[in-house]
Amino acid sequence: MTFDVRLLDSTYSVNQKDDGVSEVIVKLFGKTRENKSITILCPDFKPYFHVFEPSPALLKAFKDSPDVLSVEDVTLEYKGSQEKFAKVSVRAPWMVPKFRGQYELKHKTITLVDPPEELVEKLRAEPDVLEVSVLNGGVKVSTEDRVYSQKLINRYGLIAYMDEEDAEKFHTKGVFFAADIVFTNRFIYDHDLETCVRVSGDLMERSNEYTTDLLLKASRFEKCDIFTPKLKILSFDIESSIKYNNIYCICLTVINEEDGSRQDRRIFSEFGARELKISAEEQKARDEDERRILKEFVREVRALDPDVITGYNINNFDLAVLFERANKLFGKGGGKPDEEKKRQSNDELGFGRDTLGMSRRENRTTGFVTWDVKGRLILDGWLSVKKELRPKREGLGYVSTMLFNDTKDNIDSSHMDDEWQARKDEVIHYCLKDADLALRILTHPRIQAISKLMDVAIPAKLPVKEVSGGQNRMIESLLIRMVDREKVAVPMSSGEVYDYEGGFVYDTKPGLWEWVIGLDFSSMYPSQVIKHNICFTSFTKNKAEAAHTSPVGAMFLPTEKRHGIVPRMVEGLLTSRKQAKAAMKKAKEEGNLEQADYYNRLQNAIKIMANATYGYFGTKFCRWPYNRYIAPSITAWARDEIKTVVTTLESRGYTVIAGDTDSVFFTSKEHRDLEKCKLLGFTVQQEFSAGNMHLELEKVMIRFFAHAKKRYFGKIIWPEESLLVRGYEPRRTDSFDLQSETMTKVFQLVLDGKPEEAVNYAKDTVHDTIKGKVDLPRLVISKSVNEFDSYDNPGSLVHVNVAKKLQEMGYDFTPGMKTPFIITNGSAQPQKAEPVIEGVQFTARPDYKYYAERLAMALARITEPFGCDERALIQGNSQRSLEFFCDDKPAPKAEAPVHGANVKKVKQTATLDMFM
DNA sequence: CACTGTGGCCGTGGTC
DNA sequence: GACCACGGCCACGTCA
Repeated sequence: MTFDVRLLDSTYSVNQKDDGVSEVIVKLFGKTRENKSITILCPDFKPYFHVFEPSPALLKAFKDSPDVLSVEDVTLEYKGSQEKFAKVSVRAPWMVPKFRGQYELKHKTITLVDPPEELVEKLRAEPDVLEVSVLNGGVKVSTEDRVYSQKLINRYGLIAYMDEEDAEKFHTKGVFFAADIVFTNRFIYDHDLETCVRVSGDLMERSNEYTTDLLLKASRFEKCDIFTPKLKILSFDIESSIKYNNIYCICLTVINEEDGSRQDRRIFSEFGARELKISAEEQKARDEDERRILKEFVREVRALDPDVITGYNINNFDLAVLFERANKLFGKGGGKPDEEKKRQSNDELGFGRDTLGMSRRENRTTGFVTWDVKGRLILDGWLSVKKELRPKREGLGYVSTMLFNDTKDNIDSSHMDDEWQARKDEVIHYCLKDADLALRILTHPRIQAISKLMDVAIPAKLPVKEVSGGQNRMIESLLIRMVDREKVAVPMSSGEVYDYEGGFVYDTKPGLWEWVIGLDFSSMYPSQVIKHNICFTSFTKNKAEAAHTSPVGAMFLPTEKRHGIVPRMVEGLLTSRKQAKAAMKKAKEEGNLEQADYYNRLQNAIKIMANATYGYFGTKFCRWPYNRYIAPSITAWARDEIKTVVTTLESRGYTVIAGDTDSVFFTSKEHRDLEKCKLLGFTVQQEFSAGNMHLELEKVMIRFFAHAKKRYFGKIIWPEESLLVRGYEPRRTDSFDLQSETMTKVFQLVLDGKPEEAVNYAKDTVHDTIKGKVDLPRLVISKSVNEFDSYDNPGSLVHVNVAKKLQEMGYDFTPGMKTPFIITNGSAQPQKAEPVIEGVQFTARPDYKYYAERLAMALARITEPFGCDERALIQGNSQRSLEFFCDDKPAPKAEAPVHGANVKKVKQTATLDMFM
């Protein structure tokens, strides 16, 4: 049988065969073109890794181990040279980290005791040796990395000259390569599988082990074209007692995209609210009932067999509740009950597509928790809506109202025990409603969390679950395939951290400007990679060979000599993006909007990958040991590129107003209408576009205002009329609506050439605020609150105090979620505020003086050039300058003498007390 | 085992 | 009042 499959997830198992030999089986989960769920079993693939020039002792250790299947000699390129490696294949994936722990060479500096003088001379002559230092009898040899240390040890038998302790560090040790690639990914790379694949094999009898419609034993993989199957999405919500932790009910709702059908399940306790003192007998009966609830949940999910599991804030709440209750009521299953283990699982929660339980993983540094069941994607509606829409508030009720004008039922979640006792049916309805809202959020046209993951999986060539785990996996998926094919070694990350310089930001010329031309380089960083052949395979230390020397001193070979893998990969991405864009255009012309939308999302996904390539080379996770040269060279060349444009324009008498990383905004005295600006813009575009660098005229603005770097707004009149705002409060999620709305209005008035009206509007709004003439919702401020103990001084932060208060009131606190509040005393230290809770009347009095001052402070940054500073906004008197627009220099300030360029602005604080 | 980057503004609390 | 550090969020073409 042959099926076209869209891959969703992968895992493996190690089975004992009848003859006692263990068998490794890779399992792929996916959805067929006919929308059937499928499990694909792939036997006969073995884990392996590479070791650089292993010593005879290490080779013997490998060959003698019963866990090693084979050791082969291979030649791979490393830092531009062909080197000898051993390819070691082992019986099971978990043995790879075991061997690493036992045999990995961790040190690179070699200390020799009384080596012969001639040996020292030979070492000094070695090109790979960085330094040889002699200190009281000992000789210290340092090299660039462990590979070169190993080489010296092998060549000169250096272990014989080490003391016992050092010999221990280097004897029977080796430098491991590619020993950290997840086994199932290794399978995918080696078979060059993509996110869609045609698989042939024997269809097997469905077993209880797997929940999918189909079970196939694979024998062959082939390429197939991309398709997007319809998925089954399950959303769930749990209501539980905050006091006693027991579960009252779990509600599920499932939608099958194939036919739009909908199924609901309500699983709930037979008991009423728990009370503080209960008999041992009742406790026992309640526990048994709750075990039933958990089992029923697992059974329902297995039977419904969804591809995606979602809910609102399930990562922090619902899945954690399931896990804790299962651990308590069934005991821990699956492996060691070790609290310290990074990955824990509970076998009773076997609602994945195989029989393994749900597992928990916690990021050590961020504390971020993720959950996993095999074969199904777990997506959190909260995280999706946060990422896609950046709403000012993040509660389920607020988001639902915003997206579909529907909201939560009215149940007081801070008193769930009372609610369960008083109105069980309403609680169950509320629970199901929440599950439904979460499902609608995930699939909302503005969010489309699943579609987006499916889209990025296409250029990344990975199962959908893989791409939700971070962008480095997508980069490595492409890179490792190319590197393997070309027999280049795949090192492991050193984890080294370092700082380097980023983009160039032009010191903005503040004020109001007319006829501003904006240009930017398309794909600046990827283009620099291509332009200068930046890659770990083309890096050189040989000046004579180098064709490109970056401003930070790194050298790269000419493409004729060695066309780097990274530039070829990036070129491939930019080319396929162009193709996707062309396909989008064609589809649009043919009126196929759905297909046009698909290609649009695809080209966007490719763009993200192209940009992420640069980011990958800037992290400590980057495998290739040139990360100290690659990312800094990319940004340095980019700085040069944009600075050249800026200085050239300035040398011609144009006024550059702003610029950031790859963009430049400038104006010219002689170009004061659209046609002239376009002509000039296109001339500049032409002049600075060469080779693969493309400077593009992006916009012409009739008016443009800025007061600082990354703070500007403008009225675009070409190519289409629109309002541009960057950095200011209307863009920020931690500003209050009154502030955002007032500023937007002021922006518009300024851009329409009506600064007097803008100033008057600003003043009126400030005055209304002082008098309290403003709706409460427009004063709500919302800020993210992290884990309390992550703060230096949590008690001094008003938003942290509000979150603590909410937690004390009995509401669930989620680290990272925004907490809404209204300031009731802005002059107290720390400030005082009251939380804003969905469905609860806000009764406290806002500190109107505080809001008026904050408003005036923000507005003054705009109105100041028009003769109205913060004090004037509040007091009502102002003088206006007659000349609003900047020409070559910023508009003179009307009130104060013109500040020199280096004179700091004097902050003026107005007193509001006279108005109170 | 996790896992993209740097530059920058500004409100706030704290110190001198 | 000046100055600093912290914290949150934003700009980088809609992700640089």
